[in-house]
Amino acid sequence: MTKTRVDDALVGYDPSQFPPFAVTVDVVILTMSEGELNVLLVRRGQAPFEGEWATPGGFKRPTETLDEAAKRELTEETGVDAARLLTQFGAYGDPGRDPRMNVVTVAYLAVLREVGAVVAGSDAADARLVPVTDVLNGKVELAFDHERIVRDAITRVRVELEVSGVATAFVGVTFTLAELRAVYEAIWDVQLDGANFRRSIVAENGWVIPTRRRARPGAAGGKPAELFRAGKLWKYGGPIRRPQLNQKRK
Amino acid sequence: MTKTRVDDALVGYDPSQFPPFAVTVDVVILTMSEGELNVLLVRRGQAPFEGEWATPGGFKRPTETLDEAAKRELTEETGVDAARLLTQFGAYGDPGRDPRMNVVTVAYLAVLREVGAVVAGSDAADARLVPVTDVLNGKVELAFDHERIVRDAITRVRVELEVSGVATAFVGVTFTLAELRAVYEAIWDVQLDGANFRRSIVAENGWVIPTRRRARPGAAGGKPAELFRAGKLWKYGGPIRRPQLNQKRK
DNA sequence: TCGTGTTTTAGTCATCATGACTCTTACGGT
DNA sequence: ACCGTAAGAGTCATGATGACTAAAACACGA
Repeated sequence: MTKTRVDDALVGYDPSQFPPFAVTVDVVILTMSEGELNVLLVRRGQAPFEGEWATPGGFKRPTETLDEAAKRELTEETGVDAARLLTQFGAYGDPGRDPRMNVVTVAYLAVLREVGAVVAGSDAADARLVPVTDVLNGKVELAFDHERIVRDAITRVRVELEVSGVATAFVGVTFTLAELRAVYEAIWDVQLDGANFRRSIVAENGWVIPTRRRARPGAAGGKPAELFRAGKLWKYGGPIRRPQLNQKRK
Repeated sequence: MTKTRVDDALVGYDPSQFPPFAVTVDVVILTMSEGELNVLLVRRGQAPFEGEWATPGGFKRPTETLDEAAKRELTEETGVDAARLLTQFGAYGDPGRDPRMNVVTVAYLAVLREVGAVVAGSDAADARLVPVTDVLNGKVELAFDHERIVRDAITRVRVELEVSGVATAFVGVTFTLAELRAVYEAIWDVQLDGANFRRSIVAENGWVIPTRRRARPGAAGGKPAELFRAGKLWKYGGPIRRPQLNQKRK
């Protein structure tokens, strides 16, 4: 039995008497490109961390919500006004994470079908898509604590893929099951059997909607794949589960 | 193909030129009591929202991380220095959520085995455990946007129960499987078959460790239940899955 | 035009997890 | 001693899944 003592001193303080923080939002923009999971990064044009890569972000305005700030940043950075998935996944406030002052940032995950050509503005030295593997293995170093933020974003999207079935957010308006399967394989870093994948996906009624059309086969030939379009998103429990680690690889 | 424009203007601003926010942490402390899921609330002793119930919380200090702030608040409020689960689950920064100034709060979920007697301090008018159902159905109204925060915490613990198997954090050092099952049933609001529950739990090797001892049956009699103690926590995939909605109830 | 290789898609089979259920064991209470 | 109750072992049917085979439908080169 633990005695509980309520430290009331902290309940009624005047907030204006407390040390101020700057509050920012950072958006980890993920997209598929050439079969790989990529993250959109900008190269900083100013100190601190000048010349280093960072996730796009900016300051929250007092008149907007955190979600609105993230949505605004996403639009400003990419021109896209609505991602299929824009989810808050963490807040970061370690002392010294910004050398200038106390900054707490709220991180969002955005999933885009296609980012297209990335152009750098006047203040950012550069902007481009970077394979997430390059970030995870340290090949590309990020400013501030953005590597940790990106790492957490990957973890989040892996879970999100299973519980909400957000995979269709990565592909085009119409897509083949092979394209969709590539999303799962890239994000989960697994190999999925095409036949079993189709069985699971089609079994979930309403998640993908068959169109009458078929895709043209690639240069290697093959039977033309059926084209689908995205149906409803899941609230809980996606169409397929993440394979456990004990499965064999052929 | 979407043209991407990087709005560089936001990359290099001086943080000190931006409107200051107060940053707080709020801790949603959950515990089982009398077969119900309860949340620890304090009654505010000062304006705004004087006399209303709120989750315990306080201001983040510039010298500590967000996690440390949450841990400190938890200790100050309950005297417990380490919960089995202390997880950040959301940040809240809607304009006007605190009428005094701009406040962004980072919310944490804490799970305790036993809170014990709750005593109110000098500044808080009261402090007590409230069944979460009373919060969810609006029977108990909360200050600020704390109802939303508590609601999100419930959602989080429901998921956490499945993916990390955190159920043992709610029970004592040793426990019967009936007690553990009651945790799942209360949080998921489902009925689980005792025999099947045991089969699933024991099948996961190392999650619960049998002691040699047995519990005394309750007043109603019955076979004495085996006593277990908690084994390792899961990183991904708990011992049992949340039942789907299409299952039959008898 | 005719194979050959490739990809999609249908189908089979064994295995395993799970819900529903029955029955035995071991206690408290009368 | 008897009955009610709860724990826990065991059975059965079902459904999901991994592994695999085979047919269908295309591109391409010979």
